[in-house]
Amino acid sequence: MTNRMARPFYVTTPIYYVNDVPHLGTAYTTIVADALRRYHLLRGRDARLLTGTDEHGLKLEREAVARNVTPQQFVDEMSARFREAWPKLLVEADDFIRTTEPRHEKLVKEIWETIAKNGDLYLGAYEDWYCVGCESFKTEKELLPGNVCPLHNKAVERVKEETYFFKLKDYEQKLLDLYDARPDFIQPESRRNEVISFVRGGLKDLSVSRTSFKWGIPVPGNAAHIMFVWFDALANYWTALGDKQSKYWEPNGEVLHLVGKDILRFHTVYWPAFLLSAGLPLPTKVFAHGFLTIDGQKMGKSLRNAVDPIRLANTEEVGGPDGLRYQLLRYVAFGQDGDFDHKAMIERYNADLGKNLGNLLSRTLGLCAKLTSGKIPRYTPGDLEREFETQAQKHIEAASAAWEALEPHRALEETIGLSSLANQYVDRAAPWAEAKKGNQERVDTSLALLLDTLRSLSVLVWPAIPRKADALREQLALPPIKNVIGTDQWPLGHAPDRVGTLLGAATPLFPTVDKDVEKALLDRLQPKTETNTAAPVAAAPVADASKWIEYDAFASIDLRVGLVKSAKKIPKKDKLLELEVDLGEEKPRTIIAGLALSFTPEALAGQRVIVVANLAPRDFGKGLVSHGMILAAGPSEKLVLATAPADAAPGAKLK
RNA sequence: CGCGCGGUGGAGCAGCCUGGUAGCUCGUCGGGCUCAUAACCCGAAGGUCGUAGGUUCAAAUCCUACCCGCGCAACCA
Repeated sequence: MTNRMARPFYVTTPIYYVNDVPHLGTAYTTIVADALRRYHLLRGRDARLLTGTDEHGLKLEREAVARNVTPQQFVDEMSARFREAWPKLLVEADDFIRTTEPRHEKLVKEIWETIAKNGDLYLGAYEDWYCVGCESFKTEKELLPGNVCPLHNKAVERVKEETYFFKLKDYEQKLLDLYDARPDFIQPESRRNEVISFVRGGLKDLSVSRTSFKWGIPVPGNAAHIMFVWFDALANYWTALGDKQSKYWEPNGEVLHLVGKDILRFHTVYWPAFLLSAGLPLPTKVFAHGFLTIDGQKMGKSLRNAVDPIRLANTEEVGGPDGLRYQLLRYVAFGQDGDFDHKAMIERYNADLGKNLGNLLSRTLGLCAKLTSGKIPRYTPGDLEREFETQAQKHIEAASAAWEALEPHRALEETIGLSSLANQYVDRAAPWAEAKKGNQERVDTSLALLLDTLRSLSVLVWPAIPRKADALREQLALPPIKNVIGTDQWPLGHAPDRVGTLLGAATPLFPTVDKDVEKALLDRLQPKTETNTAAPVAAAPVADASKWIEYDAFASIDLRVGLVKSAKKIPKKDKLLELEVDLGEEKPRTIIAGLALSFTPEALAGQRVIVVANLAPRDFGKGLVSHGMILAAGPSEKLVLATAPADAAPGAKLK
């Protein structure tokens, strides 16, 4: 253990793709990384946190064009949003890497050249079906019989693109050996098994360059090729260190990559293979955490934007940034999927931070003001105190073990457990009663112990809630936490006494939220979703003038009366129905419609509906292609069909 | 046979890898205290740990099968 403490600790978040903005998911990863960094700093380690942004690729190039700016302007602007977001969440990154920086590009090229020199790259051709309409490659199983693109109903072409391949196949066994030799390289265990079975299933050489776009790092010696974005991006963990590599990377430093479960494969298969090929040391561990839902709902794009972590961090009623960090760290089992629930957030804030820790501070300082002239009294422990100290030490040790094991939720459970223990102790020691009996030594002793426990707590909570931890310390007349490399500050016993020190002013650290405030907060913070919209078929506000379309745009929509000939459920798709609709054409069209929550197939047969007849075909996978859209109004479980009278002929055009 | 996740007292969740008194928050009921943020402390009720088998002296925990929810299947951590 002592050896390990002497090693630098290097923790990384993924670099975030700047096509999106910071949201609760990215905030979660980054907060965990920061909490770990802070924990290790407390233990006296040289802990370093890296985050950053991933800024290359076709998608960004197109996005920039669409906005009429250069790719560089676009990524500059987007990257800044991430860089500015993290401090607001009390995240202190030691470095922020951008893949468009020269320091990154230079070292990525070096890695590429080394890998090339070692014979693991070769020029080949990527060949597959290509749909000109989609401007993308299609795999066989995406195509309709006869090699027809389901979206454009056109035959696809066989296209070859020159590309560099990385000899990933050669690393199959080496990777399996690695997983075997280092069982905790991939965590949690279930993820490790997933990766092992993937690799056992066989690896194919990996295409690592593209010629179809420009926004990226050119391949050394062949500028027609741009590096595959993942090759470029993964290297950031290494390139960001620059001349500090020997200090922070293996074998001298402990390297921890925190990733979401969706990008596990890149980090545990491709990245180690690249490093092995380049003859570089591997990271120590890759930990995949789960995904969050919000109020039980999947975090889709709109919900992601509705729940802004910065806005939550600005909500001082529930603790501001500290409060948000606490919720995420304490109530999401790290490694598993979790839920962020607004109502529960308030409940937990009240229970843990307000009524438990906050109230402990408040009552302790209140007693000191009355019974010890607001000063730290002398400690003369008796049996009650000795028992308390034994119990307290168990919580403190369990908390540190949990942080070491990457279990912040348990670490904080133990931390709050210590606060609970102290609240119990107050009742047993009952200093107010001892005061009445004139037993000042007991009064002094119990308050001295409580003050010291609060001091320990201020350290224990610091990784999670640094700003509040320092505010707590201020009330205890203690300086803010300061990291000193080489000095372990974890509370390991009764503190040096500071008898006679005048305590700070007592102000509620975590004022509890009452029912009225709770309601106001929920109204303000909870995203408005379809389900809590009051009127089920309420009219959407008519678009404002700037959104009006010209008549031509409307005329281009071909609306027709369709007669539903038949309808059937689609296995495993409980929202969808497959309809055969007569539009007066040679044969009925197949239309896939999301009507199943509102209608049984029987109810639809024979209905005359309104169909968008010239909507581009849409592929639902498994050969299910929809050739049109049925008009209906309302939320998906309470739809009302747009219908036509019985004398309307199938195929009649609406205008 | 598409992939993944989950099914633990009224609600929401840990625990499962490293089998051995079922833990946390909220809620309910009763009591205590009065220092404190209408707070805190004590006690109680309430669980066949999805079902069925298996391994074991011992299974929520390991193995097998099944049932039931949910998410994903355009690079969303």
